[in-house]
Amino acid sequence: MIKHSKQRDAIIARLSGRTDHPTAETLYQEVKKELPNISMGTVYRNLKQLASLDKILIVRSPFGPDRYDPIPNQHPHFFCTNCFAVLDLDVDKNKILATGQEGFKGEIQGCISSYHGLCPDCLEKLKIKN
Amino acid sequence: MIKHSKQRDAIIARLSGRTDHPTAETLYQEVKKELPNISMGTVYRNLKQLASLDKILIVRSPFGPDRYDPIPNQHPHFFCTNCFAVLDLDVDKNKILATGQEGFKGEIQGCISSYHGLCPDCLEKLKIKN
DNA sequence: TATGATAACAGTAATCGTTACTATTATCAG
DNA sequence: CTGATAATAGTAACGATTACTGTTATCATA
Ligand SMILES: [Mn+2]
Ligand SMILES: [Mn+2]
Ligand SMILES: [Zn+2]
Ligand SMILES: [Zn+2]
Repeated sequence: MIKHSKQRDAIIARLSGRTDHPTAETLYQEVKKELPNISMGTVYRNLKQLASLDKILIVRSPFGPDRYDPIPNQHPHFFCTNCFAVLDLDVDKNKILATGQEGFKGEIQGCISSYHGLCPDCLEKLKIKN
Repeated sequence: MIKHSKQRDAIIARLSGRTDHPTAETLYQEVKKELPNISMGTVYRNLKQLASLDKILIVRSPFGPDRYDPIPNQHPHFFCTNCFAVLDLDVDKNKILATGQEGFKGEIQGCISSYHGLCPDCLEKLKIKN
C-alpha cells in the first residue's frame, strides 16, 4: 500500500514538464531548497519507485550518471559530447524496433537507442568560431 | 610509446574470437589461471587502452557491468533479461543512424542501439515449459 | 478522533564497478 | 649495457547507487 509523502510530491513537481533530463543530484539540490533536510536516499528511492510504476523513465547515460525523464515511455535520446545535454529525438521508435527484429529468433521486448555528437547549440557555436 | 607486456597479450588472447561479450571480472578470472598474480587494475587498464586504440569495444550493459567485445566497431547488441547473455544483432546500423538524423539540427556522430528481451535459448526453454 | 500497522523518512554505512596512486619491475631505443 | 619510462601488482580512493536503522508520518479501521 502506497502512502502519500510531500518529499515524493516535491520530486515529481520538480521533474514534471522538464525536457532537460536532470540527474538525481540536480533534483536533490533543487528539492532541497523547498525541503531542506530531504536526503539523497529519499530522492533515489522515490525516483526508482516512480520508474517501477511507469510514472517516469530512467535514462542511462553513456557519459555519466543516470538522467531522469518525466516522459515514462521509452524513447530515443541524443547525448551531446560537448555540453553533455540530453535531448529528446523525434524518431519513430517502431522503425528501429522493426530493424532489430529482422532475422532474430528470440523475443525482442524493447530497444534503447541513443545517439551522440554535437547538439544544435554546440554545432552552431562551433560554426561561428570557424 | 607503447611497450609490450605479456599481461596485455594474455588479455587479448582470451578475448579475441569470442562472441559472448565477457565482463572484466570474467576475463580477469580466466587470465589469472595463466598469470596467477595479474591484478584487476591491469585488466581494466589494458582493456581501456585497447578500446582507445580501437582494438576492442566496450559494451555498456543496461543490466550490469561493462562487457568487452573483440569486434572494435560499434554494432547493436541484444541483452537477454533472463540469462543476461549479450548477443550480436545482425542489423543495418546505418539504417538506425539514418532514422535518428531525420529532422535533427545537430551533428550525429554515432549511435548505440541495444535491444532487450528473451534470447533464442531462453525463449525456446520457455516455450517447452508451456 | 484515537489507535495501531507500516510506508516513508533522514542519516549514515555499505556496495559495486571502476580508476588513481605508488613503489617496483620489465621493456626497449640508443 | 644502460638509462628512460611503460607497465606492473597491490592497494586506496572514487562516484553513483543501494541497504540499513531507528524515528516519523500517513492512513485504514474502530
Ligand atoms: Mn526524454
Ligand atoms: Mn558485439
Ligand atoms: Zn551541446
Ligand atoms: Zn537468455
